[in-house]
Amino acid sequence: MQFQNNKLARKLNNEKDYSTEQKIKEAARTLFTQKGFAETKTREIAEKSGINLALMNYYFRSKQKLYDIIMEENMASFKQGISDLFGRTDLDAYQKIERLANYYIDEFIAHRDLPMFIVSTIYSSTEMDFVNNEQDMISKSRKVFVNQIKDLIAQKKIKPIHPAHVISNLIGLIIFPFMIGPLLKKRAQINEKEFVELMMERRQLIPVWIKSMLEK
Amino acid sequence: MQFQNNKLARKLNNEKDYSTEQKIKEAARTLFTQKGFAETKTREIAEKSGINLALMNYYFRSKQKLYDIIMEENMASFKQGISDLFGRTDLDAYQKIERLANYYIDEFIAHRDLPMFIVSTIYSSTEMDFVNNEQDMISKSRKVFVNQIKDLIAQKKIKPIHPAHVISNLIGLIIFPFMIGPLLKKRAQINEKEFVELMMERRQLIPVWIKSMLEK
DNA sequence: TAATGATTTAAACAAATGATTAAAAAAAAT
DNA sequence: ATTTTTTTTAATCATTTGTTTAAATCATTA
Repeated sequence: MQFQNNKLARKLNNEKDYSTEQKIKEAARTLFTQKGFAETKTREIAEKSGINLALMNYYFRSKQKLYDIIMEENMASFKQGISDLFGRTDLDAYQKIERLANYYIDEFIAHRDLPMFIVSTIYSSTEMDFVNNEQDMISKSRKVFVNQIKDLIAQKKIKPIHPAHVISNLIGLIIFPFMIGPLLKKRAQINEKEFVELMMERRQLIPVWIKSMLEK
Repeated sequence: MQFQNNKLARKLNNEKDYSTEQKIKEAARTLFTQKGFAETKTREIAEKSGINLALMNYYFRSKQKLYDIIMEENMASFKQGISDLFGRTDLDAYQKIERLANYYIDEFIAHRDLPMFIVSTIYSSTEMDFVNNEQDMISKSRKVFVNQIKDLIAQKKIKPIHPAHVISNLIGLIIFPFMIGPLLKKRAQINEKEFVELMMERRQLIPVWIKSMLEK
């Protein structure tokens, strides 16, 4: 890839690199997350990013490679967030829940189609990287959190409950409203501004809800 | 469609009508719900239902029409369920929550890919029939339920809360675990049997959780 | 300025895919 | 038994779509 020299040069010269490469990726990210892999056509990506069809392949070799890169980036930030937080030992379970709600609700307000993308990726992952890998970071940090829950149960501070319920409920309460956003807007007559306000409200509410679910 | 006479005859003769038409629809339903419209190929449907490619078009005119029919059926049962229940005036809000959890968890255990299908349909619906239609059944019955919530708030029996939260939480708690089923199974080392047990547990738990979220 | 390398384009190719056709086989009706 | 209708098939068509090629333009450097 000879062009990298040039790219590197630009980077070093600190030019704002809103390059063609970036434009393609941005357009592709939007389309892929909105419509999935198969439904997104290469010509669509080209049109949306205002470039020629062949350029996409010049930069990314193929549609599949482009998709992989984007998905990898999307997932990386998502995974990192959870992993970093859940793995910490200086925070108790409630503090983690609180931070998780805050972090991801902000994240999802900013990137509105991430939720659907993440969930459908998880859903359709059979042998996928995201779910595999026994000894990866996220598995380890997950265990730290689960043990904190188990401890609370052992200390009779909360009701006995399968940790899978806690995690399902927590992630579900955070992510699900974004997935039925269109429905809320039409059905419940909520406009964009109100929707964001409701989501901001949830940053506070979710920890409280989880708490009242867990405690006796 | 001349074959309808024949079909009708069979129906009247009470023959079990596991016809080609049905086989195509079943195969298509599975594929469409699992992989979406674009990713499902007509030849795949044909192969899975053990019929010739041309038959699909003979019965359903086009892939799109077949998809529409299946989606319509999927949605109809989903909508009907909510509509019937929420609209009732002889049940209070809590009773409705209880029945909703029971009804749909059973439904989703039986049809495992319905949740993802429903949610992605809602998500990608802009001008869609599902969300449109001001004076339809589901809108009316939704209002009955929302008013019951508002009444409880007015009577100070529950904390003030936006009804959209209640509905998001309720539907989310029911439907979301099915969407991250694959994740739970791999991550939390839960096998199929345990997964179903957990979901059955939720039939009881969700109403309790909602209650403890709402009450002061 | 000339030359070299990077970027972009228009055009074309090949495979995949949705749909159709014409004819054969099976079933039903006469 | 014969005819008609329904069902099924193999082959083919036409379009879409991912990818490649070869050439043109632009930028950088010697």
